[in-house]
Amino acid sequence: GPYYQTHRFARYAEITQQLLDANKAYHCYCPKDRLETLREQQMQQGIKPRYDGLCRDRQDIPAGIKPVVRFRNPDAGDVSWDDAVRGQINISNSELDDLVIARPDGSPTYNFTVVVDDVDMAVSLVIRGDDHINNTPRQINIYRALGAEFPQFAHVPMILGDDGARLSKRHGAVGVMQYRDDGYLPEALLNYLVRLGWSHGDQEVFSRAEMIEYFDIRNVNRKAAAFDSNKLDWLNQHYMRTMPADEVAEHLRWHFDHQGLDPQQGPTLADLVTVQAERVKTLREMAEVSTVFYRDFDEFEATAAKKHLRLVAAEPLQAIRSKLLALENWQPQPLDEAVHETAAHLGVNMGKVAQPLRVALTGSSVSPAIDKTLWLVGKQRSLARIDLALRYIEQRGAAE
RNA sequence: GUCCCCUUCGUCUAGAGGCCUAGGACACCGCCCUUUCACGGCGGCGACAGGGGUUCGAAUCCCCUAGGGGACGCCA
Repeated sequence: GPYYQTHRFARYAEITQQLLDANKAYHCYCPKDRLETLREQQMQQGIKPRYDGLCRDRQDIPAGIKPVVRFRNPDAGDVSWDDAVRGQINISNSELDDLVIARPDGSPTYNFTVVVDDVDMAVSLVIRGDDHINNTPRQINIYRALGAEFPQFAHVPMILGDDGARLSKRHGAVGVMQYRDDGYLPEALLNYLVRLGWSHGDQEVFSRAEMIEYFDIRNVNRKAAAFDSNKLDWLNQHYMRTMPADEVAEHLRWHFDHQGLDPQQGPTLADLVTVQAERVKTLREMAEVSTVFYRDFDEFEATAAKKHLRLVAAEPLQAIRSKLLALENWQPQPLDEAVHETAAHLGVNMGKVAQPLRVALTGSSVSPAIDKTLWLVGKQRSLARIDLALRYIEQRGAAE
């Protein structure tokens, strides 16, 4: 593979001819407008619209009309199969009609091609959406006409959107790659999807090996399930936190590239992951909130600066600056001690030191724990940014 | 209109006649931890669609009703 149906037209034509020769299919010359009127009449009479078989045993051949080929569906009896998720399903042939298998130009139709393909390729299990349940008896009749065994069928329920509305490839559903773009790990999406309509007791988190070991199509639920992006977020964060950081970092790298961020201009992505994973829901978000570690920011956030970069903050900032300047080992542990010692030395609580420092380092009042923030910003950049903040405080003081 | 299918907390689900005063997870709310934001811990809110049967006993079996979805193409 991949196999293209458009490349197999000769094969479909061959089978169509075979059915024609065996009188299991026939040419139909009914014009479309006749079929439409027929449908309307039947609807009005309160019966299910279906082709009435006018051309079934037609002897005359109308001139100038290119016919379609219809499959001669059995008139009597039931079609039944043991669906792997639905169980026993029976449908009466009286509900079915003679479906078109080839158009006037010879091109085959869906319900016919899938059967030919699956027979040729010895497909043993067909898993598809339950909107195909009604197609199944028609297809089974074709398998039989072809003298082939039909495969096991499994009709899985549709997936609904967050809003409960149907999700499908034809109604604006997102492609899988959208989830990569949005910052979801493959592990999270897979885990989320496997639990939709299926469960293994109370277990929520599954490794791929566990999915393979435990999953059984026969345990899939029959009810359509709504896609819950909150739960996907939760799983995504779970995997960002529990997978090896360098593995997560590789996925994060894609987002850095995508957002035009240079990973070389700051801490290693693995280090970044270890501190940011528990703070964000997606990799995209992680890249977004981490720009401050890779590139300088333009200005302090107004409310944060107003609250924390005041005159009283000058002394703590100067104190922590000299402490940091002398610090050799730029690691979270000693950094944490440095901040604590500074606060203790000044006789103020942690917040008086940490908050101005946080704003100085990131321009914002929200960031990882102060030791981690210092660690990620790095020594040179930290000192420079503290200087910037001190100058800002000075200017502001002068203005007032 | 006709036929087919579905129905447990807001959402994903456990449940295959007594283990159910219906369990778990996400979300939500509260408290604790933390002078940022998160994470974490503890607790709370919250469902068997309705009605009839069957049974000593029903979320589990049967019937009816209601609601929802799908199909009825010379689309896939």
